[in-house]
Amino acid sequence: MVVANLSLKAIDSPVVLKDRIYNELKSAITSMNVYADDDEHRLDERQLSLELGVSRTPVREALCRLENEGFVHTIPRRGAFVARKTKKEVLEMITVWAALESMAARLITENASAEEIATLREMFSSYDEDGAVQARIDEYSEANVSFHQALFRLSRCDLLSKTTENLFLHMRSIRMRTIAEKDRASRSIIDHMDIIEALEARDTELAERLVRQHSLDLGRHVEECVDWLP
Amino acid sequence: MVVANLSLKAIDSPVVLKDRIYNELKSAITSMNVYADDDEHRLDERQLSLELGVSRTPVREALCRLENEGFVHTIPRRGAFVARKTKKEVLEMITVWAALESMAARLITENASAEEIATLREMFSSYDEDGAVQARIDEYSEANVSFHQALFRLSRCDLLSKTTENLFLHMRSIRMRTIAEKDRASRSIIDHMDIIEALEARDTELAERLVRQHSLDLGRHVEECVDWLP
DNA sequence: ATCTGGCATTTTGCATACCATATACCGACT
DNA sequence: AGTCGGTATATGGTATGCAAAATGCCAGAT
Repeated sequence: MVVANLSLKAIDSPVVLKDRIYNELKSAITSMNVYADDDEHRLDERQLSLELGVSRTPVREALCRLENEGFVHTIPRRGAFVARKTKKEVLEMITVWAALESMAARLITENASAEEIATLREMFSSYDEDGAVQARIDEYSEANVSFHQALFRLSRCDLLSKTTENLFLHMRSIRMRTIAEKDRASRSIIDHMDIIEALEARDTELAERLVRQHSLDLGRHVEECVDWLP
Repeated sequence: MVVANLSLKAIDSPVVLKDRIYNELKSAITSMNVYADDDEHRLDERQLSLELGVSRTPVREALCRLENEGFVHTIPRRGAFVARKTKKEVLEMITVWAALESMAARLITENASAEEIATLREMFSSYDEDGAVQARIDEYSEANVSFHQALFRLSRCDLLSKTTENLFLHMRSIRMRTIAEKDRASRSIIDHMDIIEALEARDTELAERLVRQHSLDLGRHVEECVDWLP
């Protein structure tokens, strides 16, 4: 008798309640327009537990995680609120982003295969003709996000990706209030193409600088143009 | 009648139990030698709550936070363990560190005052004479940590500091197992002086490169010399 | 009319009780 | 003797109960 060697992958993800609640709340918070109105959004433990049909305990644990990640702000004995970033905090997030993504670019020039880098170019292949970006600005916005996520993925540094993941989500909330700016979008795609070319040329220093500058430009734009953040 | 204008600072830190437990556990974990022996250290909720004289609830919330920060690893229905980093994870931490600290160096060249940069130099003033570093290696190790923390402080970017804070603590655990290596220490102080000179000269690109290289050198050293991590 | 002090209500923080599941032990069977 | 299955126990996940604290309201005083 031989033992059947069914290369199975171990399943140790008995998805527990608190994790599902965490995911549920996180997607709810990140998809809501946090900065739409001026009054802060309270997260009532009991109300949430009633709506979700569970007790307060797993809700509290989910809120605890969300607080650590900066999506929720809790005041002892006062309750939990959806966190609102100040302008300073947003600018700092962009600074950290610039640091992490420029490092990702370095790593790509050193480690990624030509095929992997080529996938970056493909992401924008449908925007070749003039005006395509402006015409499909919403769709381009998605491609834009995918591009940045791909940079981290190709860096093959999980911690870089993981550290940036929440920054992405925070920035998404900010973006929701920012009107799609067509001139910035066309500038953006030029930057992206320059970045891809630097990566293809394996020019580490140039790729790093371009990526950093692309982020810092966003920071400067926020600094100058966003006046609706405290 | 005039209202007494006693410039009081608001006290909104009703330090709650879970926070104190969190701090207690965190310092306990970061000060223990996690990698001393091979068996994993279990954190029994009930035992901890008994030792601390509290119930399980706040202990669980503290463990939840520590898990988010990577100090604790919990398996559903199995319990919590002190997290042990793999070699890959340590190298990735160093990579992220390099990214963040090199950005801090950039910011210092752009924003810090000459006086602030001078404080960096003072930190090493007592190690001027030859052999001082080797003679007082433990003391120098402290100065070393202070130097890196100071870089983040002078960057005036709170998020950079905050993001790095836990990386510091994780690396401390790693350092505990690493024997103080005298030759690396003397190399280290040379690097530090070069970094300070670049900051003083406001040479953004050089400062950034030196800081990054200093970290990546540590990474390469870990890659080559540390064989006791999975 | 405004301010102050106390009471009521609401809501969090902590404790405890209960339930589900994973592990371990032990006996029976092959 | 080794393996399989069942049961017991331990432990984490969830629910609930209780008390302290904070807010809001109302009455009374100035």
